Amino acid sequence: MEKQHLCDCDVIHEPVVEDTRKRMQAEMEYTDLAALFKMFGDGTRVKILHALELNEMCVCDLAALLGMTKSAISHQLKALRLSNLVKFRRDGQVIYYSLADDHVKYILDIGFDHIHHD
Amino acid sequence: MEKQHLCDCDVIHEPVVEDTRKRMQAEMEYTDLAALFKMFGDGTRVKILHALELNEMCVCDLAALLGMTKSAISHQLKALRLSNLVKFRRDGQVIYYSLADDHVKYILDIGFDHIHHD
DNA sequence: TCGATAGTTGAATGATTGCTCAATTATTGA
DNA sequence: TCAATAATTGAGCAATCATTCAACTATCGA
Repeated sequence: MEKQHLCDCDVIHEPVVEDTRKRMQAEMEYTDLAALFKMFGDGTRVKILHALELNEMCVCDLAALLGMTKSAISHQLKALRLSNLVKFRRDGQVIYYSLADDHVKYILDIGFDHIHHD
Repeated sequence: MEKQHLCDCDVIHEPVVEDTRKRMQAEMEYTDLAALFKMFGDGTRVKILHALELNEMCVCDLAALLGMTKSAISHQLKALRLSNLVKFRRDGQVIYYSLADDHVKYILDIGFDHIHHD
């Protein structure tokens, strides 16, 4: 008879599980980590990020580059802004977006490394 | 009157857009990159990956560690397997999972770096 | 050969998410 | 002050996704 409720098993290797539990991070660390990687986990956003690594651009530029509406781009830029992955400066009506810091580039680079080396 | 259809704008900086377009990767690269990061973009999966960085473990161990059902863990392990992020070995009834390679660890590490340095 | 346990699988469901559409804000130039 | 353009916003919708549940396969020991 299975409990099929939360943990439904006899733990097989309790010492290993306990060792792992002690060395793992707090719950919030994984929430934050997942939220970070989630931003890179969408084709549109990852294209925006890579494009902004190459050149500072406005919403119109990105929309033209990716063949999407300004609205769609703007929604994604908002998500990237809230995650502190892009920064922007206003010059008149135009808002120029660029990567928030080099860390974003490092993450993209290590991702490209992985998919090419596999 | 807006067209609001594919690209709905006068491109403001055509030379920049063209330069960016030339230097960007093929569509598939971004699809693959997004698929990779998507695996890290879920709390359960990122916990599994970090746990497996610390110790090789079976489905039961992971279920006990994370307080989830074997089924839920198994579904996520399948996704991680299909993405070549984890490998496994069978010993009798027990299947031991571990990280596929050090690249996975590097990606986790750079992610932790980012959320701590911000 | 059979019972017990580890693990997988597929359908179903509720939650999340990316884009569209229409309306709105912000800024500039006339 | 007003028309035009850049950008943002929120509601709505279709697609994706994480988990549950129940049934199934695989392996071992007796």
